[in-house]
Amino acid sequence: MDEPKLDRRRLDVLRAIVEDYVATQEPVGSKALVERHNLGVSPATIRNDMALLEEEGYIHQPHTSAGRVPTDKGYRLFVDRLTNVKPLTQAERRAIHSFLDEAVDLDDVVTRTVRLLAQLTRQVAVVQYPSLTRSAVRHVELVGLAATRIMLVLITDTGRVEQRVVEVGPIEETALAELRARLNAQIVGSRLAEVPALLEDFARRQPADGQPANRPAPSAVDALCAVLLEMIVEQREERIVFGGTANLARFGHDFPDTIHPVLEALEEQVVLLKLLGEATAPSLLTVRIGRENELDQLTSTSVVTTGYGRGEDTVVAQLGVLGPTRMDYPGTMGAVSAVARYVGRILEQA
Amino acid sequence: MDEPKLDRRRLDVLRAIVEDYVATQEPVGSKALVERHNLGVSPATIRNDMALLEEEGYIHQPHTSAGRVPTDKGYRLFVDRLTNVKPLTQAERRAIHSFLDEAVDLDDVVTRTVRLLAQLTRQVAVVQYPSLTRSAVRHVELVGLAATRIMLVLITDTGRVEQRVVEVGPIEETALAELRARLNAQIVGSRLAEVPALLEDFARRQPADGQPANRPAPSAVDALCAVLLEMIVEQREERIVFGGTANLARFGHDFPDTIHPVLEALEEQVVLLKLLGEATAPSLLTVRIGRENELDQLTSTSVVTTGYGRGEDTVVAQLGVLGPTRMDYPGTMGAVSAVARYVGRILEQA
DNA sequence: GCTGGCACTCCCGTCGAACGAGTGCCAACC
DNA sequence: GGTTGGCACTCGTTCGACGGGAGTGCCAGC
Repeated sequence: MDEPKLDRRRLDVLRAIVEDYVATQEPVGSKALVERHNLGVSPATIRNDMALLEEEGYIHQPHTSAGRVPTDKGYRLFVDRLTNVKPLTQAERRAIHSFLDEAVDLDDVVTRTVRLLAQLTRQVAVVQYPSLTRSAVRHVELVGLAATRIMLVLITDTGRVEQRVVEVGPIEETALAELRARLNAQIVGSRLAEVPALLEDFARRQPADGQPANRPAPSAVDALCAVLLEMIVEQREERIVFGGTANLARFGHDFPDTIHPVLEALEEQVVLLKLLGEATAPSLLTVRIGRENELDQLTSTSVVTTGYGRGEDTVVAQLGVLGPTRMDYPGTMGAVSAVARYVGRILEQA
Repeated sequence: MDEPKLDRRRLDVLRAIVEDYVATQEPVGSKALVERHNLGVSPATIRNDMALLEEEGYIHQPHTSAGRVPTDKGYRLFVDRLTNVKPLTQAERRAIHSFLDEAVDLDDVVTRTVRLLAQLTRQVAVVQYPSLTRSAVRHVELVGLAATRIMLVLITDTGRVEQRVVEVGPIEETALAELRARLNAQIVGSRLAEVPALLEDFARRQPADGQPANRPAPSAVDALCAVLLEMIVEQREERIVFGGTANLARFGHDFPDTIHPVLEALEEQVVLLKLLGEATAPSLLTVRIGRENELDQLTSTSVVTTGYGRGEDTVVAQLGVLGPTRMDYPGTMGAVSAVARYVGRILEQA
């Protein structure tokens, strides 16, 4: 499991290299290392260690006679074994609380979370809306807009609201009320994933009993169910928003080549989805470093994500940040995880 | 009114300079001009004209022995007098229609519009959500979530849906229905700007008549009205979304200095609001060039905006694009105006 | 196994020369 | 008077040479 060749001091050297490189953005040499960290040995010794670290693929030399730069593998080891998530300062904590507490609805929570994350980490923030499929139905509302048109509003327990206008045959207000009541009785409280089955059931049982005056036409019910289904299925493609792109411009002057593809990638929902990846509990951070990302456009960036949800256990969506591989991992990880936890608590209250 | 010193040929020269510079992004010299446009005179003549144009402030020479570059004033003249909005190609038109026709709800319309504009103009697109204040109430829905909690949903005729959860005293389902009906009767169809007055009226008339069993408590009504008011007032700060930032990266390699402030500006709602400025009819384009923008961060960009709304006359919001001053004005203006018109038509149908 | 010394590599900034695009001006031309 | 060709001039850009400096690898000694 362990690479036996890396004894304690060598790991310290790697950690020091990562820290210095992240701080200065410049290749770090042996002399600078011993000056800034008290490693208790001479530069020459460090050089030997560095040669070994390079041989093992943890660091890399842009050219002879330059300092060393961590490789993706080096960052990986750093993240896995050489550091811990850095807890936020009291001030940062307070900032999160006061900023998110002011949110008035789900949209607002998401928007604020993006801004908060971007500001806290000084990187690009990515937040997924609570997934429709993973949440449950809180209420379905039918609103008669005109004689033959009704608006269908779906409200989930995460506060998400989706609406759609449906053209149906003529329908009485009383029939509408009756339908609303029955529909809600059938599906409220269910997870969205279960709704399709329930709806089918609902539509099937429909024409069975007779009391025609007070009842909507079967065709209308069918139309409604169809649209409701469509909403759930179509919206399964989740909405994701991002912000803080200005922070991209702070990174290296190795510019257009690296920033352009990233911006392009961010604008594609599909890419964002892949970026956030599979669900993980709020306490579990996923860190994907450089080429660990499947997307070519993002091979020089790292992505730190985690799940969030109502409380600690039910995960409804993901959030995280994206930055250059040379990012402050401990700080970023601390911020992401703290924000995720607090957003979860906010959702719980709502 | 006219600058008499600028005869026909000089204007042609200016137009040619703008066109070439936009195409090549490089200062354009006299020789290149006569080669690419058949002006019928020699380079020497053009040089004289250019000297004059420079004297008048329409063009500018980065340094002796470089070609000329249009100034903001030059672009202004170009936009005002030397060009017409370029109509879209048939293919572009079709693209707009098919892309926007697929939108399922307001969110979708806006998102799609942003992407469409960004793609069409290859610049940054900015779209404002239909303003709440300028639209009218289509329906208010009250949904009982629990014994003491109701969800208030406001639906406007532009398809916008806002919802908020309100904590009220215990309230019966029948009382809720009664309140819903009365509230809708009072405010449906009114413009949002008028709603505050109507609500005050509504709340005042409230306790007057008695039929207590079936009626919600006055305190509950007050709470509801307060929240409704808040929604309207708070949401008066309009939502604006943008996209296509990747296109920023295509512009000059005079980079970080120019792209960073722009990205920063875009992330501030306040700035975006200023950017879109006051309402204009869909047929009227606003073009703000370089320093004509009030914002320091945007003095090297141009902004092309227009209003859009249900049909041609009622403007509900603005949309437009932002790019470098060296943009293809005729093409951009054509795209912006075509998209605005079509979005208006979509809203009309919805 | 650590250390100091030393030769070596290679990046980077500076300098100067050659180059070339583009100009402004002027005298000549129509 | 407007237009033109010619010409000297300016100035940014490119290229190669050069020196300084940071950093390394290696080796001999402790």
